[in-house]
Amino acid sequence: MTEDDDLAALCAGAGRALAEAEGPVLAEHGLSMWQYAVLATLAHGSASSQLALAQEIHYDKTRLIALLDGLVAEGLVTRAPDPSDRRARIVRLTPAGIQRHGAVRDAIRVVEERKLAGLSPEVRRVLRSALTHLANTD
Amino acid sequence: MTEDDDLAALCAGAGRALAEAEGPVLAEHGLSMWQYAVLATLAHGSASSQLALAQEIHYDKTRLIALLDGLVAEGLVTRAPDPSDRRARIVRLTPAGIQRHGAVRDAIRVVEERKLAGLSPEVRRVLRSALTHLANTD
DNA sequence: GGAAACGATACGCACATGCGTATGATTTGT
DNA sequence: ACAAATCATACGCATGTGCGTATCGTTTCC
Repeated sequence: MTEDDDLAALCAGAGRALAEAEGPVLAEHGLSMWQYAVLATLAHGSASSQLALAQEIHYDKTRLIALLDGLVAEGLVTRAPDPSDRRARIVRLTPAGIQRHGAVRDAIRVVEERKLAGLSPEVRRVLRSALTHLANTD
Repeated sequence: MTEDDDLAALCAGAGRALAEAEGPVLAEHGLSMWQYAVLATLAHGSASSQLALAQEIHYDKTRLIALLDGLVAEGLVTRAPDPSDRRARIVRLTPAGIQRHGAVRDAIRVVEERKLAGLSPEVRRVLRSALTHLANTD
């Protein structure tokens, strides 16, 4: 796959390589890829309700419940009733969750740095920008 | 996910967006993503044996059999005994397979072109190059 | 020439995934 | 006030996926 495949194949290849590299790091910190996705999304602060959270990380909403249960059991997040809409629960990182996310994020950055070795800062910037464009274009 | 997520998340997002865009095109041509991956790999000529083919597209080798069965039934590929190793079967594109692959590849390029709209040729080149680097760096 | 490795194939298992559906509590529209 | 929509949650199902394992024919190595 060194050649001019379609972009989807290239993205899949790069994504798989990165996921494989990051997998052991996540495992060391006792998190699954999906659990980390939840922590990262919460840390960023964009999603509040569980439905929004599921959509943001593209995870099945019926399975998010068990995923959150696990994170709650580990004391990384809390599920509090939303005062303005008592149907909804607000999911929030606990201090422990913030700390755990920070540690894992840093460890992941080290791995990424290793994978990116040889690419100039300018290339990295273009890469991120182009990927973001692809992900958000209709 | 417009921000500085980890690269894996960015690749996943871009890959998913591309796959979603390409899905309908593949469906129109009566091919699944995996079937297209087989055709593309064979068209490129890199893999010959079924085991190598499975590894190249990262598909389960025990499921590749049924996948190939479908393609053979449609007359797109053939499974011929390898004269130099009678354990192995050489999988080859038929003329119909070559034609079908070409048609789908062209249709996919149109879709990619639409997704890439707004990115300069230079950016596209850097993107492909960087993704290839990521996919092939250990 | 016999043992070990190998390729294709088959089968089963555990698990993940996506989808539909249901229900209870709550909000919203009229 | 009543109907419809919404959110979290639960359950089940069909399918996809990876993994181990077995068999059969064939090749390789000693």
